[in-house]
Amino acid sequence: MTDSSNDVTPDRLCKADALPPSDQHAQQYVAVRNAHETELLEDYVELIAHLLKHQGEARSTDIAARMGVSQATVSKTVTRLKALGLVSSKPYRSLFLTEKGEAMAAMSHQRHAIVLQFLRALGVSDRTARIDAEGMEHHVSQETLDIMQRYTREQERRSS
Amino acid sequence: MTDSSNDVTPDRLCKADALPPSDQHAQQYVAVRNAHETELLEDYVELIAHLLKHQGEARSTDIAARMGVSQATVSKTVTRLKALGLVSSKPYRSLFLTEKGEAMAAMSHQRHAIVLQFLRALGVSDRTARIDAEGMEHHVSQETLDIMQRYTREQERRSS
DNA sequence: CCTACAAGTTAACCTTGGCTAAAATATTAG
DNA sequence: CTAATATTTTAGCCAAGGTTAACTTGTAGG
Ligand SMILES: [Mn+2]
Ligand SMILES: [Mn+2]
Ligand SMILES: [Mn+2]
Ligand SMILES: [Mn+2]
Repeated sequence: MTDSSNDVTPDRLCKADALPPSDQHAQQYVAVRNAHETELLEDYVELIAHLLKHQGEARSTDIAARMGVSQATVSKTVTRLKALGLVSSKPYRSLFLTEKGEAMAAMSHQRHAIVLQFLRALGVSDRTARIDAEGMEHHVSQETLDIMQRYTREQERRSS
Repeated sequence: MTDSSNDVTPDRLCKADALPPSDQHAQQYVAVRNAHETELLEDYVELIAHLLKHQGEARSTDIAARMGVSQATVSKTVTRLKALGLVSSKPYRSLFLTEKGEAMAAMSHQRHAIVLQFLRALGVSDRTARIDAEGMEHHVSQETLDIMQRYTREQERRSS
């Protein structure tokens, strides 16, 4: 027997804490695990694109310094990027992006920029915004990106 | 020998696109890698706390279903949680949180809730907000959390 | 009390993404 | 041109997190 007449408050208290149904909940974690799979690849191609554009070439040693990892780690990851058709290079030479790599870099960079600018527009300090954006960017859906972009533009309009 | 920190490029053109100095940039990635180390642990203890509170007990099989992984995976991760002093249990029995586990669960849950409510306040749909929050939560600094919370409260005040 | 079935564990395997140390290659100085 | 130095690659190691298959343990029905 369910008494629906006096569970108004309990329902509201519970509602906020309730988890979605099991299968929907599981899909949340699946989405996160999927994001983790491409996260590092995105950061690499984004960085390589930046180095190509601003330094003229993308060297492993620069990537290692920027990413805060050893050169051996870069070498191994680059092997994977090449296997995935995102990067091309000759042994012991600097790196280039394939068409596919450039496309991923462009997407990643744009998304990264939207998140970073949104955080700054919200009032987060530059340093913190950069740190948070570096991680958050890989978990922001298109729907949320659109809303962030609208907010940022609105904010910029107001302060001009 | 290439100077990685060369600033030959004109300031005006570069400014919006410029990366932070190499060591600061590296620290961004270090922060993300650190977050990744605790991410799964946080999700587990948060889920266990929820099950204990709302179901009375936390069974491996429920966790597996909610997380979308196999029971074997849960078993192995729980072994790690126990080794870290976050969870306690007897073989073949259901799970409990240690003091330390409860503390982590409380922090994680609060942070998760702040991010989720913020996304909803921004106008993101419930379904998307839940997915994004599941990943974003682990990469949001205290500074940003505070700002998100303020924004959400302001939004709630307006629409009441 | 036994027996089926549900739940939990273990073993063997895989990929990712880190590391250090050593080897190979490229570049630069003399 | 050669020797020193810088860069890149390779080999061998490790932990995290996932899988399937097989085994162990717990529990509920007849
Ligand atoms: Mn990025
Ligand atoms: Mn990133
Ligand atoms: Mn969470
Ligand atoms: Mn999460």
